[in-house]
Amino acid sequence: MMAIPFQPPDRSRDVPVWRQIEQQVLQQIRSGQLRGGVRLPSALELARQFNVNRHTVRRALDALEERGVIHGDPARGLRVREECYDYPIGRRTSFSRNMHNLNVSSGNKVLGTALVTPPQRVAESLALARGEGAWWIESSAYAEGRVLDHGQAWFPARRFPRLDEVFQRTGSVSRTLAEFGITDYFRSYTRVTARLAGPATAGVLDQSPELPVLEVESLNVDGNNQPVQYGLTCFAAERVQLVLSTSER
Amino acid sequence: MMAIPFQPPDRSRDVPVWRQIEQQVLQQIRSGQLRGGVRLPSALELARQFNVNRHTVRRALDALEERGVIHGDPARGLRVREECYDYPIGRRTSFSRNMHNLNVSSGNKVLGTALVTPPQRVAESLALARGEGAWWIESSAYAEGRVLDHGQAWFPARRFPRLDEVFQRTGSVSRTLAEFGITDYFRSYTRVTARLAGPATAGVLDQSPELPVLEVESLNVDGNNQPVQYGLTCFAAERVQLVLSTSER
DNA sequence: GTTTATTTGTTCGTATGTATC
DNA sequence: TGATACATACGAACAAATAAA
Repeated sequence: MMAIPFQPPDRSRDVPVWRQIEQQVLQQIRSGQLRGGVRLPSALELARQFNVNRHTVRRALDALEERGVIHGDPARGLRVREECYDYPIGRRTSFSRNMHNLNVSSGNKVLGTALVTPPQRVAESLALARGEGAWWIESSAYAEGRVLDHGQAWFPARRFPRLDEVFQRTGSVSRTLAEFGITDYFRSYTRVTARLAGPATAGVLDQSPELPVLEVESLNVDGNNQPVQYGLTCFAAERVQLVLSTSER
Repeated sequence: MMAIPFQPPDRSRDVPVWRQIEQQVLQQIRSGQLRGGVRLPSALELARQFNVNRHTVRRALDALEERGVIHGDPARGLRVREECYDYPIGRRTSFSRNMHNLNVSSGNKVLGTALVTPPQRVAESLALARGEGAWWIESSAYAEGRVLDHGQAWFPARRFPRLDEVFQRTGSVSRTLAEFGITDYFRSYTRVTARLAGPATAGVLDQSPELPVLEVESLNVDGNNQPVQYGLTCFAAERVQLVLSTSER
């Protein structure tokens, strides 16, 4: 645990000691000195650093927890809460558009592509004939250096020849489909479940396998209601929050 | 009974053999190879396929039964439990309407009511003045004998006098609001996150604290866009799947 | 598997300064 | 002036949960 340069509160000031502590810790978090997920020193240790009673530091921590900035579990310590990215899901959900709206440094990395015969459930959703092929794209998305999701997507191979190359070049679903003449597409259905990450997903998402992920199954269709993409995306639940927009259509 | 391609567990790995078996069976179920209601091979047959002792297989099956994935009756064999309930979320989400659509034996149990000063986040969402009171209702919903969710809801107390009694009598949000003259209400926003259940939620949901829950934060407003209900609902992730309807409005 | 130590979160009690009636 | 209420800060102790030895 690196020492954090906290300053002893000024007791002559009018503002209460616990508020000064709250401000200092918040400052460290907001300035990026304390990043999301990082463990704070124990309440007792903080009390020593600030040279106050444990209760006084507790009061500050309570205020921060109330504001949703930190989170404490008995015996597990205090952690800075991962700031959640709001990930809107609506009729025209698009990751690159979402990330662009967030106005942060974001990216999309293609982990692999292949021409496969998809699992039954995928084939049904894409309305593929039995044994018909599909492009399979595995990717992960980043924002500010942190992995947000691990996605798999299937596209009908017959309709989109050499889609893998296009996707490698463009790095986005919307731009890829645009090159095939699909300027707009819509979300047909979205299913959300939660499960434990497990070793495989945890490795990609850089999180504990014992922590949950949000698994989103989705189907995008073109203007003629023809399925163009089946997606299965796992979001790191600590870092992403799904926001369902019901106004959009 | 079709033969299922189970692989013998890897004894050199760090993860226990029974967990590997649990994972393989779960994988088959999740991937759709084993659908809801299908009968599993007998424990003895599974032991032969995995080349392990019958007790090892039983340990894995016990774990799966604990998670509610499979269900065993003496002398009737093991069956894969019916898949998750689809819980639609849209502009006019209503639990009782959802459950009615499922056409199953369902219910809503009021666990407690109180007049409280809500947490900051709730107060802001409900547009309450500082220190203004709200009715707090804690409830849980059932279907076919299984707990599906654990919900908390807050209602502005000033606007809804003695709402607790009405809710106790009607047992539903929509019917309660109807008695106050609100015949229709809309979903303002919905946020979905996942977290581990923890001991408290696990107790109500009758699931393991180490398994995830889907936490849905929602705000309902009336026709004049005035907030009428703030909700925080935890769904047992193994038993419920959220379906986001984007067409409705 | 058991025990020990650590950490959070809670409930008492005490004292002090400040604003208000 | 006196009485009262309130917010702040400190002290001691305990329960529950977890991590480490």
